Amino acid sequence: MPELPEVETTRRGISPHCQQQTISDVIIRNHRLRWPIAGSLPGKLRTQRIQDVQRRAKYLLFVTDSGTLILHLGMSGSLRICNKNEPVKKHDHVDIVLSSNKVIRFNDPRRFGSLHWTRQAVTKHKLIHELGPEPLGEQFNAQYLYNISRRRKVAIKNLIMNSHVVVGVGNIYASESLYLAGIHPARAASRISLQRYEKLVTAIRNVLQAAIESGGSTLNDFTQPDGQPGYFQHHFRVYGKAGQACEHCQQTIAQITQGQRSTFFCKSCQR
DNA sequence: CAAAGGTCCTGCTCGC
DNA sequence: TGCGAGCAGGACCTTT
Repeated sequence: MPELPEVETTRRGISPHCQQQTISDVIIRNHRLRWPIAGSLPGKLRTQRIQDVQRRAKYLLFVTDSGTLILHLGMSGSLRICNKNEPVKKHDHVDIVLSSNKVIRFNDPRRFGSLHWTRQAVTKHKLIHELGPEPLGEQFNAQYLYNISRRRKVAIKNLIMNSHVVVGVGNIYASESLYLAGIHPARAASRISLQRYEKLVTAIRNVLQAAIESGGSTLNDFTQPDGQPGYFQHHFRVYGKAGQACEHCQQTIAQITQGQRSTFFCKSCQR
Protein backbone atom coordinates (compact mmCIF):
# COMPACT_ATOMS: atom_id res chain seq x y z
CA MET A 1 0.00 0.00 0.00
CA PRO A 2 2.25 2.81 1.04
CA GLU A 3 4.46 4.22 -1.58
CA LEU A 4 6.22 7.44 -0.64
CA PRO A 5 3.25 9.66 -1.59
CA GLU A 6 0.96 7.71 0.74
CA VAL A 7 3.44 8.03 3.57
CA GLU A 8 3.72 11.77 3.00
CA THR A 9 -0.06 12.04 2.77
CA THR A 10 -0.33 10.16 6.05
CA ARG A 11 2.19 12.49 7.64
CA ARG A 12 0.23 15.52 6.54
CA GLY A 13 -3.00 13.93 7.68
CA ILE A 14 -1.95 13.11 11.22
CA SER A 15 0.38 16.03 11.83
CA PRO A 16 -2.35 18.56 12.77
CA HIS A 17 -3.73 16.11 15.34
CA CYS A 18 -0.33 15.96 17.02
CA GLN A 19 0.08 19.68 17.62
CA GLN A 20 0.52 20.48 21.32
CA GLN A 21 -0.07 16.84 22.15
CA THR A 22 1.45 14.65 24.79
CA ILE A 23 1.38 10.89 24.46
CA SER A 24 -0.71 9.65 27.35
CA ASP A 25 -0.47 5.96 26.54
CA VAL A 26 0.58 3.40 23.98
CA ILE A 27 -1.52 0.26 23.65
CA ILE A 28 0.02 -2.71 21.88
CA ARG A 29 -2.46 -5.42 20.94
CA ASN A 30 -0.01 -7.38 18.81
CA HIS A 31 3.70 -6.78 19.16
CA ARG A 32 4.62 -9.18 16.37
CA LEU A 33 5.31 -6.84 13.50
CA ARG A 34 8.30 -7.14 11.19
CA TRP A 35 10.40 -6.88 14.30
CA PRO A 36 8.79 -7.44 17.68
CA ILE A 37 7.79 -4.14 19.25
CA ALA A 38 9.90 -3.60 22.35
CA GLY A 39 7.89 -4.12 25.50
CA SER A 40 9.48 -0.99 26.90
CA LEU A 41 8.02 1.21 24.16
CA PRO A 42 4.87 2.36 26.01
CA GLY A 43 6.93 3.34 29.05
CA LYS A 44 9.37 5.29 26.90
CA LEU A 45 6.64 7.17 25.06
CA ARG A 46 4.24 7.90 27.88
CA THR A 47 4.35 11.57 28.92
CA GLN A 48 6.45 12.50 25.89
CA ARG A 49 5.40 15.69 24.14
CA ILE A 50 5.30 15.48 20.35
CA GLN A 51 7.30 18.29 18.81
CA ASP A 52 6.91 17.38 15.18
CA VAL A 53 5.96 14.64 12.74
CA GLN A 54 8.59 14.26 10.05
CA ARG A 55 9.34 11.83 7.27
CA ARG A 56 12.61 10.28 6.11
CA ALA A 57 12.25 7.84 3.20
CA LYS A 58 9.09 5.91 4.07
CA TYR A 59 9.69 6.21 7.78
CA LEU A 60 7.44 8.47 9.83
CA LEU A 61 9.31 10.18 12.65
CA PHE A 62 7.48 11.32 15.75
CA VAL A 63 9.96 13.68 17.30
CA THR A 64 9.47 14.12 21.02
CA ASP A 65 11.33 16.03 23.71
CA SER A 66 13.68 13.19 24.49
CA GLY A 67 13.73 10.90 21.49
CA THR A 68 12.04 9.79 18.30
CA LEU A 69 9.49 7.13 17.44
CA ILE A 70 10.37 5.62 14.06
CA LEU A 71 7.34 4.07 12.38
CA HIS A 72 7.17 2.23 9.07
CA LEU A 73 3.93 1.18 7.42
CA GLY A 74 5.46 -1.76 5.61
CA MET A 75 3.50 -3.17 2.73
CA SER A 76 -0.03 -2.94 4.07
CA GLY A 77 0.05 -0.59 7.05
CA SER A 78 -2.00 2.54 7.61
CA LEU A 79 -2.64 5.08 10.34
CA ARG A 80 -5.90 6.68 11.13
CA ILE A 81 -7.11 9.12 13.73
CA CYS A 82 -10.01 7.98 15.83
CA ASN A 83 -11.57 8.40 19.25
CA LYS A 84 -10.15 6.48 22.18
CA ASN A 85 -13.30 4.41 22.66
CA GLU A 86 -13.82 3.51 19.04
CA PRO A 87 -14.06 -0.28 18.64
CA VAL A 88 -10.95 -1.85 17.22
CA LYS A 89 -10.97 -3.44 13.80
CA LYS A 90 -9.15 -6.49 12.65
CA HIS A 91 -5.38 -5.84 12.42
CA ASP A 92 -5.50 -2.71 14.61
CA HIS A 93 -2.22 -3.54 16.33
CA VAL A 94 -1.17 -0.35 18.09
CA ASP A 95 -2.80 2.77 19.55
CA ILE A 96 -0.89 5.91 20.35
CA VAL A 97 -3.19 7.72 22.74
CA LEU A 98 -2.90 11.49 22.77
CA SER A 99 -3.75 13.97 25.50
CA SER A 100 -6.66 15.15 23.33
CA ASN A 101 -8.13 11.67 23.80
CA LYS A 102 -7.73 11.09 20.11
CA VAL A 103 -5.82 8.02 19.05
CA ILE A 104 -3.39 7.35 16.24
CA ARG A 105 -4.36 3.78 15.35
CA PHE A 106 -1.96 1.56 13.43
CA ASN A 107 -3.55 -1.12 11.25
CA ASP A 108 -1.44 -3.58 9.30
CA PRO A 109 -2.77 -6.89 7.92
CA ARG A 110 0.55 -8.22 6.72
CA ARG A 111 2.53 -6.96 9.72
CA PHE A 112 5.54 -5.84 7.76
CA GLY A 113 5.42 -2.50 9.53
CA SER A 114 7.60 -1.55 12.47
CA LEU A 115 7.98 0.74 15.46
CA HIS A 116 11.27 1.71 17.06
CA TRP A 117 12.17 4.18 19.76
CA THR A 118 15.51 5.95 19.73
CA ARG A 119 16.98 8.48 22.11
CA GLN A 120 19.94 9.33 19.93
CA ALA A 121 19.86 11.56 16.88
CA VAL A 122 17.56 9.79 14.46
CA THR A 123 20.10 10.08 11.65
CA LYS A 124 22.33 7.71 13.60
CA HIS A 125 19.73 5.01 13.91
CA LYS A 126 20.53 1.74 12.19
CA LEU A 127 17.46 1.92 9.94
CA ILE A 128 18.12 5.49 8.87
CA HIS A 129 21.81 6.23 8.73
CA GLU A 130 22.72 4.39 5.54
CA LEU A 131 19.78 5.59 3.48
CA GLY A 132 20.38 7.34 0.18
CA PRO A 133 19.10 10.82 -0.63
CA GLU A 134 15.45 11.83 -0.78
CA PRO A 135 14.14 11.71 -4.35
CA LEU A 136 12.73 15.21 -4.10
CA GLY A 137 15.87 16.71 -2.59
CA GLU A 138 18.77 18.40 -4.34
CA GLN A 139 21.27 15.65 -3.62
CA PHE A 140 19.35 13.36 -5.92
CA ASN A 141 20.30 14.40 -9.41
CA ALA A 142 21.45 12.95 -12.72
CA GLN A 143 25.16 13.32 -12.01
CA TYR A 144 24.75 11.50 -8.72
CA LEU A 145 22.90 8.59 -10.33
CA TYR A 146 25.33 8.49 -13.21
CA ASN A 147 28.33 8.35 -10.89
CA ILE A 148 26.87 5.68 -8.69
CA SER A 149 25.85 3.52 -11.63
CA ARG A 150 29.27 3.24 -13.28
CA ARG A 151 30.34 -0.40 -13.44
CA ARG A 152 27.10 -1.58 -11.91
CA LYS A 153 25.35 -4.06 -14.08
CA VAL A 154 22.23 -4.36 -12.00
CA ALA A 155 19.00 -3.59 -13.88
CA ILE A 156 18.10 0.07 -13.63
CA LYS A 157 14.77 -0.71 -12.01
CA ASN A 158 16.51 -2.54 -9.19
CA LEU A 159 19.02 0.27 -8.82
CA ILE A 160 16.39 2.97 -8.30
CA MET A 161 14.52 0.74 -5.85
CA ASN A 162 17.66 0.30 -3.76
CA SER A 163 17.28 2.46 -0.66
CA HIS A 164 21.04 2.91 -0.40
CA VAL A 165 20.92 4.67 -3.78
CA VAL A 166 17.74 6.69 -3.43
CA VAL A 167 14.83 6.26 -1.04
CA GLY A 168 11.13 6.27 -1.67
CA VAL A 169 10.95 4.82 -5.17
CA GLY A 170 8.60 1.88 -4.76
CA ASN A 171 7.44 -0.74 -7.19
CA ILE A 172 4.67 1.31 -8.79
CA TYR A 173 6.66 4.48 -9.33
CA ALA A 174 9.75 2.64 -10.49
CA SER A 175 7.78 1.27 -13.45
CA GLU A 176 6.02 4.57 -14.05
CA SER A 177 9.23 6.62 -13.96
CA LEU A 178 11.10 4.35 -16.34
CA TYR A 179 8.21 4.50 -18.76
CA LEU A 180 8.20 8.28 -18.68
CA ALA A 181 11.96 8.34 -19.18
CA GLY A 182 11.82 5.84 -22.05
CA ILE A 183 14.28 3.49 -20.36
CA HIS A 184 13.92 -0.27 -20.45
CA PRO A 185 13.61 -1.52 -16.85
CA ALA A 186 16.07 -4.37 -17.40
CA ARG A 187 18.79 -2.18 -18.90
CA ALA A 188 22.09 -2.41 -17.03
CA ALA A 189 22.55 0.72 -14.95
CA SER A 190 26.07 1.15 -16.31
CA ARG A 191 24.75 1.38 -19.85
CA ILE A 192 22.69 4.53 -19.42
CA SER A 193 24.00 7.94 -20.41
CA LEU A 194 24.05 11.04 -18.25
CA GLN A 195 21.46 12.56 -20.56
CA ARG A 196 19.11 9.69 -20.02
CA TYR A 197 19.67 9.89 -16.26
CA GLU A 198 18.54 13.50 -16.51
CA LYS A 199 15.27 12.27 -17.93
CA LEU A 200 14.95 9.59 -15.30
CA VAL A 201 15.53 11.92 -12.38
CA THR A 202 12.99 14.35 -13.78
CA ALA A 203 10.49 11.53 -14.25
CA ILE A 204 10.94 10.23 -10.70
CA ARG A 205 10.52 13.68 -9.24
CA ASN A 206 7.50 14.51 -11.36
CA VAL A 207 5.68 11.29 -10.74
CA LEU A 208 6.19 11.39 -6.98
CA GLN A 209 5.40 15.06 -6.69
CA ALA A 210 2.21 14.68 -8.72
CA ALA A 211 1.07 11.78 -6.56
CA ILE A 212 1.75 13.68 -3.35
CA GLU A 213 -0.16 16.66 -4.66
CA SER A 214 -3.14 14.53 -5.47
CA GLY A 215 -3.17 13.08 -2.00
CA GLY A 216 -1.49 9.80 -2.67
CA SER A 217 -2.49 7.09 -5.04
CA THR A 218 -3.81 3.80 -3.94
CA LEU A 219 -4.80 0.43 -5.24
CA ASN A 220 -6.89 -0.96 -2.45
CA ASP A 221 -7.70 0.07 1.04
CA PHE A 222 -5.76 3.20 1.83
CA THR A 223 -7.73 5.22 4.26
CA GLN A 224 -7.05 8.84 4.85
CA PRO A 225 -5.83 9.51 8.38
CA ASP A 226 -9.07 11.32 9.25
CA GLY A 227 -10.98 8.12 8.57
CA GLN A 228 -12.46 9.15 5.27
CA PRO A 229 -12.15 6.56 2.51
CA GLY A 230 -10.12 9.12 0.60
CA TYR A 231 -9.38 7.16 -2.44
CA PHE A 232 -7.48 8.70 -5.19
CA GLN A 233 -7.17 6.32 -8.07
CA HIS A 234 -4.09 7.61 -9.73
CA HIS A 235 -3.78 7.35 -13.45
CA PHE A 236 -1.01 4.83 -14.01
CA ARG A 237 0.45 4.61 -17.48
CA VAL A 238 1.91 1.12 -17.24
CA TYR A 239 1.59 -0.25 -13.70
CA GLY A 240 -0.99 -3.02 -13.59
CA LYS A 241 -1.79 -2.57 -17.29
CA ALA A 242 -0.26 -5.69 -18.80
CA GLY A 243 -1.99 -6.55 -22.06
CA GLN A 244 -3.41 -3.07 -22.54
CA ALA A 245 -2.27 -0.63 -25.19
CA CYS A 246 0.54 1.84 -24.54
CA GLU A 247 -1.04 5.26 -24.72
CA HIS A 248 1.85 6.55 -26.78
CA CYS A 249 2.40 3.82 -29.40
CA GLN A 250 -0.44 1.32 -28.89
CA GLN A 251 2.05 -1.52 -28.35
CA THR A 252 0.83 -4.02 -25.76
CA ILE A 253 2.21 -3.31 -22.30
CA ALA A 254 4.44 -6.12 -21.07
CA GLN A 255 4.91 -7.57 -17.61
CA ILE A 256 8.09 -9.19 -16.35
CA THR A 257 9.49 -10.11 -12.94
CA GLN A 258 12.57 -8.41 -11.54
CA GLY A 259 13.85 -9.05 -8.07
CA GLN A 260 10.66 -11.00 -7.38
CA ARG A 261 8.54 -7.95 -8.14
CA SER A 262 6.34 -7.22 -11.13
CA THR A 263 7.55 -4.71 -13.67
CA PHE A 264 5.37 -3.18 -16.36
CA PHE A 265 6.73 -1.47 -19.45
CA CYS A 266 6.35 -0.77 -23.16
CA LYS A 267 8.74 -2.71 -25.36
CA SER A 268 8.79 -0.13 -28.08
CA CYS A 269 8.89 3.09 -26.07
CA GLN A 270 11.48 1.86 -23.57
CA ARG A 271 14.97 0.90 -24.67
C1' DC B 1 -0.91 -22.06 -6.26
C1' DA B 2 -0.17 -16.89 -7.32
C1' DA B 3 0.21 -12.19 -6.27
C1' DA B 4 0.00 -7.88 -3.56
C1' DG B 5 2.23 -1.43 -2.37
C1' DG B 6 8.64 -3.00 1.51
C1' DT B 7 13.15 -3.81 2.73
C1' DC B 8 16.47 -6.07 5.75
C1' DC B 9 19.46 -10.00 6.00
C1' DT B 10 22.26 -13.87 4.33
C1' DG B 11 25.31 -15.93 1.44
C1' DC B 12 27.30 -16.21 -3.07
C1' DT B 13 30.40 -14.42 -6.85
C1' DC B 14 33.61 -11.37 -8.69
C1' DG B 15 37.59 -8.42 -9.09
C1' DC B 16 41.44 -6.31 -7.06
C1' DT C 1 44.38 -16.00 -0.32
C1' DG C 2 41.58 -12.39 1.65
C1' DC C 3 38.43 -8.76 1.49
C1' DG C 4 34.85 -5.75 0.20
C1' DA C 5 31.26 -4.54 -2.99
C1' DG C 6 27.59 -5.90 -5.58
C1' DC C 7 23.88 -8.80 -6.30
C1' DA C 8 20.03 -12.48 -6.05
C1' DG C 9 17.08 -14.72 -3.27
C1' DG C 10 14.85 -15.59 1.21
C1' DA C 11 12.47 -14.03 4.93
C1' DC C 12 8.71 -11.83 7.40
C1' DC C 13 2.80 -11.95 6.97
C1' DT C 14 -2.48 -11.97 5.48
C1' DT C 15 -5.83 -11.48 2.05
C1' DT C 16 -7.82 -11.98 -2.45
